Amino acid sequence: MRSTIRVLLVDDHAVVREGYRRLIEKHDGIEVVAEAADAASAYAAFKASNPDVVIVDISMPGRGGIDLVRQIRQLDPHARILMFTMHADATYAQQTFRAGARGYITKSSPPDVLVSAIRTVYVGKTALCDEINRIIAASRLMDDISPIDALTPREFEILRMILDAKSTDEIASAFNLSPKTIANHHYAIKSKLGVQSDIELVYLCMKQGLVASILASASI
Amino acid sequence: MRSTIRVLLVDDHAVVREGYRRLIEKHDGIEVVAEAADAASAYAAFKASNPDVVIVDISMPGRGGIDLVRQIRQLDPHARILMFTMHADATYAQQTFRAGARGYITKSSPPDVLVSAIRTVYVGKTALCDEINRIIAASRLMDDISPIDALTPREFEILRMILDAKSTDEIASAFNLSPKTIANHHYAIKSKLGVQSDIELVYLCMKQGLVASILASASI
DNA sequence: AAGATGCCGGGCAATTTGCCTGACATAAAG
DNA sequence: CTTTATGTCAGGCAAATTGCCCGGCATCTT
Repeated sequence: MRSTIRVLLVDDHAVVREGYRRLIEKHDGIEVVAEAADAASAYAAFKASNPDVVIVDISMPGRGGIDLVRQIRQLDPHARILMFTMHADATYAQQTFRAGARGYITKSSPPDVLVSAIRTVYVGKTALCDEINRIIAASRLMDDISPIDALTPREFEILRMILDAKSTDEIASAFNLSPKTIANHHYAIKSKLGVQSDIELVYLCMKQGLVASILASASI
Repeated sequence: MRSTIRVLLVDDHAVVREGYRRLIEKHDGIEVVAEAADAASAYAAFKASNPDVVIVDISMPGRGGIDLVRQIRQLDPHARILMFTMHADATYAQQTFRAGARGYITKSSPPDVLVSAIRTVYVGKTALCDEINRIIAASRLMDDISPIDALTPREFEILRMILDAKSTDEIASAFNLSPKTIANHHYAIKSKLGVQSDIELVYLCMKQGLVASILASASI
């Protein structure tokens, strides 16, 4: 008799969590044992319920999903985490894996893909959906190595908040860090990407396809 | 005996549609009669099933959800359409209502809000969630015409150079002016447009169609 | 003639940037 | 098991920029 895969769901939209749950519970052998709407409570829920697989959305208020992955992996290096997101983007996928996730599935994938990805991640293998496979392959062909890939995970998270037009202080309190640290990261990001101003930074990230999604979700 | 409210769901993510459906079907008197993943099939589904209320997500591939609203209203001026989206943005909401929708609810709202919004729209009233109410109230303070029109010609020229990622000194020597003057203009521009940072400035001008050329060169 | 408005820039305090430094932790390499 | 490299955090400090004040011109309007 096979044991049940115990899943923790992390997404800030209650409706979407309902969707995950419904899909997952249609299948035998997988069970949702906890839900969380933000990084902090997700971390607590992980410690409390110790799930086999964690499903995380990237776009969350405060510290994003990628940072949550790092946090959880720091607590438990064997945690199996599956990123489930709307961003069909090679850069996001790369950052996700660098942070320690084991899978990356877009929300536009057929529902069954999520379920099989859970099983894949559960047995310790990596899960990628077709869409991302194609995009990664395409960017490999074009030898399109973006300097953004040189950013560390922390820098990437901070870059996202910068592009979201957050102030240094807002970012600092979101991460519980000194504003000076954020300013230093900001400087490091601009250096690594070889830009002089924030405006150039925006354009670069736009060309890299990073801002398109942020623009859509930013309340400007 | 009250008749059942027949609903059409439009969202490109299958998982999210499942979420809507689950939520809605928990309640008596509302029934999901059709689903669609894109604007074209949503239009067909509307004609085929003639629902009482249509629930639409803004973010869809191809023509977005707002255009779908316009299309459906053109076919049936009495169609009751409820926008359900992740964008907490006054501009989006405004465009939605201008297109003929009767409600605008963000996905971060509590699940029950969606259900009661369906009933509200069904009886012909308008439905807005708290989040949007707050944002609209805030944006009413500045209001109306494109704030860029309030710029003086000089300010506009300087704005264009700023958006071209020129430095203060570059602009100054291009115009044979003191860098301080440019800095002062820069400040006046940001004040008039009501933005805090250069990044917000870029986004605002992008929305106003000022940065179109840069967008076009970006392969997004 | 008298405002109103646009353009130009100085002044100055407050903040931010650029670039350095070192501390600490972990990971990789020897 | 040291050594080295890398990532994260943050202080320091000079230089630059920003935010907001001001006044001086030139128009244009009434």
